[in-house]
Amino acid sequence: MSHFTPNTHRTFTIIKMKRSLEQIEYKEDTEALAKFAKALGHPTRIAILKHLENQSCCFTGDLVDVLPISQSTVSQHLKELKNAGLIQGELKPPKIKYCINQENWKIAKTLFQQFFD
Amino acid sequence: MSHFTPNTHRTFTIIKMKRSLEQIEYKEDTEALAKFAKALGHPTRIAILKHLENQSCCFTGDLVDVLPISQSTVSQHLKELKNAGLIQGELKPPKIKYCINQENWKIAKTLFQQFFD
DNA sequence: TTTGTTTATCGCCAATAGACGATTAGATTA
DNA sequence: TAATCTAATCGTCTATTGGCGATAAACAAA
Repeated sequence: MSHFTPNTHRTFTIIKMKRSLEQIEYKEDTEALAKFAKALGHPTRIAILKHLENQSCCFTGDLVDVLPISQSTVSQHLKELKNAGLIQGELKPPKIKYCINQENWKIAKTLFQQFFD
Repeated sequence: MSHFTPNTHRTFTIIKMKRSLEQIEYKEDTEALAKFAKALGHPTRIAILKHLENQSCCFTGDLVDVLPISQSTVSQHLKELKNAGLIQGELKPPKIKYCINQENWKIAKTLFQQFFD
């Protein structure tokens, strides 16, 4: 798969984290919540998502302008958010428009709500 | 400070993450949310907090019995949750009773709620 | 075809995270 | 005092994270 094919319609799947030689297993909801939380566990990624919430969508370049880090680092954070299923990319050559993945956003929201009662 | 003095009345403070040689700065709420999320970003820690929510409180040993990992690893995860301000320990010699830190729990809950709209 | 624009990937590095067994250290009890 | 119980810390190891500059790749336009 080319790096220029940003999984526009990728669906969210739970891939258990590697933690030890013998896999340690937890309930699916626990894994899912931890995965979302991990993706949110960096200020840059929070900032990206807040920006996407405001603008509804934006290009990578916009984020690079706003954030105090390099283009390659922004790209890495976008990749992590994409892998976690929280955002999705839409090809608008030569740019890529990133948006919140509403479907998974709802799932994450629900998981956090349930978790905090 | 002894390892047996588990910061029973420790209050939650934001300590910015080290990320680069030149510090990268974000808004305080962004940092705080990322810090909470990072603490939640591991299934073991989610499991611990869920257990504490059910039992309201419990001893380290109870968690060691329930979780598929060693005592030392459990202790490390407890330390991280304590540093993030999500739990607190109460001395019940020779045991330590851990509970949710309700004050900071509310703060975290609010931050996540606001974040998800 | 070549050039320009945009963004992902690569390679590198330092720091952090996560696991474990072994040890240490409070506190209680014998 | 000595033995016991509990839980934190230490030391070690491997894997992951997060940063950067440089490069490569996709596409548009000249």
